[in-house]
Amino acid sequence: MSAHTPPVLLPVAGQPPRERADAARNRSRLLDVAARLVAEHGAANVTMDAVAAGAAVGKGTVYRRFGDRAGLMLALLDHAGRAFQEAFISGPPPLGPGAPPTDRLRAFGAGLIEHHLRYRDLYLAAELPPDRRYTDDPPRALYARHISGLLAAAETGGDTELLTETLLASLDPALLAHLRAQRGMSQERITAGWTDLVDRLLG
Amino acid sequence: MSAHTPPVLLPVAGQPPRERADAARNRSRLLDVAARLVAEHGAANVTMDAVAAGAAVGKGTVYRRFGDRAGLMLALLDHAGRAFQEAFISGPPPLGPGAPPTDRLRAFGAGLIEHHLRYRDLYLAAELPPDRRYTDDPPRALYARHISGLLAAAETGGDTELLTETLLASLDPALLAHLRAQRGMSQERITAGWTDLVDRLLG
DNA sequence: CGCGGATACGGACCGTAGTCCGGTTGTACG
DNA sequence: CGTACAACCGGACTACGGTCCGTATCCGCG
Repeated sequence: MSAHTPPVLLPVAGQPPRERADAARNRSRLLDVAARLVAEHGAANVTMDAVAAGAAVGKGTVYRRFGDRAGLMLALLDHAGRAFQEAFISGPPPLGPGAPPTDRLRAFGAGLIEHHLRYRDLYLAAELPPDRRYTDDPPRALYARHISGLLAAAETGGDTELLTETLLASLDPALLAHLRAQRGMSQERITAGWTDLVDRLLG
Repeated sequence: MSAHTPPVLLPVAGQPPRERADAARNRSRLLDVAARLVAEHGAANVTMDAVAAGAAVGKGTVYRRFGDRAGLMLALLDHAGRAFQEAFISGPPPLGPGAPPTDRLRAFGAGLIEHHLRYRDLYLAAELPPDRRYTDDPPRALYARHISGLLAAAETGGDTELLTETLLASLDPALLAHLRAQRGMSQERITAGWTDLVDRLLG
């Protein structure tokens, strides 16, 4: 060993070495183009080739940055999602901390219904294959922890983990889109249903 | 008009004219082959080409008979599903008629959990795209009517239609598969969760 | 039995998601 | 400034689902 150890050659595991400049440029170009194409043609009609071509970039680059089609759509949703996430983590009550857990849960569901319905076409296009749907979706994991925490705080009995999954399932984007579009239920009605559900389960 | 009207040239609408012999033969050949391939390689690894080739039939024939990949898988599930359907429609209580609605609902959920878990790989392979998932699945519609009827009979208040969807969502094959495989929950635990859910909602 | 039209057949064809790899470029370091 | 190597790039390629349409087959009727 020499007196001064050389700078990290194997970068600190877990701290990815920082994105190269060209890569970062391409990422944002791709996101811009994808957003534009989604706005123009609807999320369902946007192909990966079109995004690549629109950003004057090879297909491989799109996949290296975003993994797959769902990953790209999820990245598009990431920005919109952050606002909501901050709201229920650290925003004002009743969504944020400060209100009783039951009130927070009611507000959380209402907010997520709103969010999922607002971006429904993106969510439908972003849907992962069934075996990855519940594992490869960071926001979903966050929602689950949040609900789980509220349930624990509410000191309701029962299988908290399972109850969390059930509640989350009733806020699923595809289900909400169906209730709204095929069944013709208004967002108000759906939200009222959520409130009623929470009341019955925790009241 | 002559004395005796000629036989139906435009066949009675709604009564499809009966399947041609060769078509019927191909259907059953295709189902046999598909079942064998699923057993051998798992539903996820069965391609439509392989099924067609295995039945010594053109690809077009597969699609004409079953519409799409999901349709083929659903057809495979049809047989297994019928037993369960008859059981809750006209079988012995508590699953069938005769028991109080709440008991029937508990039994129905337990049965559907069992069924969905038993054939989970087929259900995952049979999953429809999000916009068709809740409309193009006859068994699901039947389940919904059944739950809805039980809720009505139980004279629980609230939005029955919405409550039905929520309950059905918690029995979704993909969700159950996740709870079982990724989360490691036993079928007993999941079933207990369903019972608890029903108790909280209707108790 | 023979005819005619509805029904079914097959497999070439298309579009899209996702993979692969030889060549290029950015960046840290001396 | 030069070098070396990891990271990145592009686009040809593969696999698969689904469509199309000219041809062959079945079957009711005379």
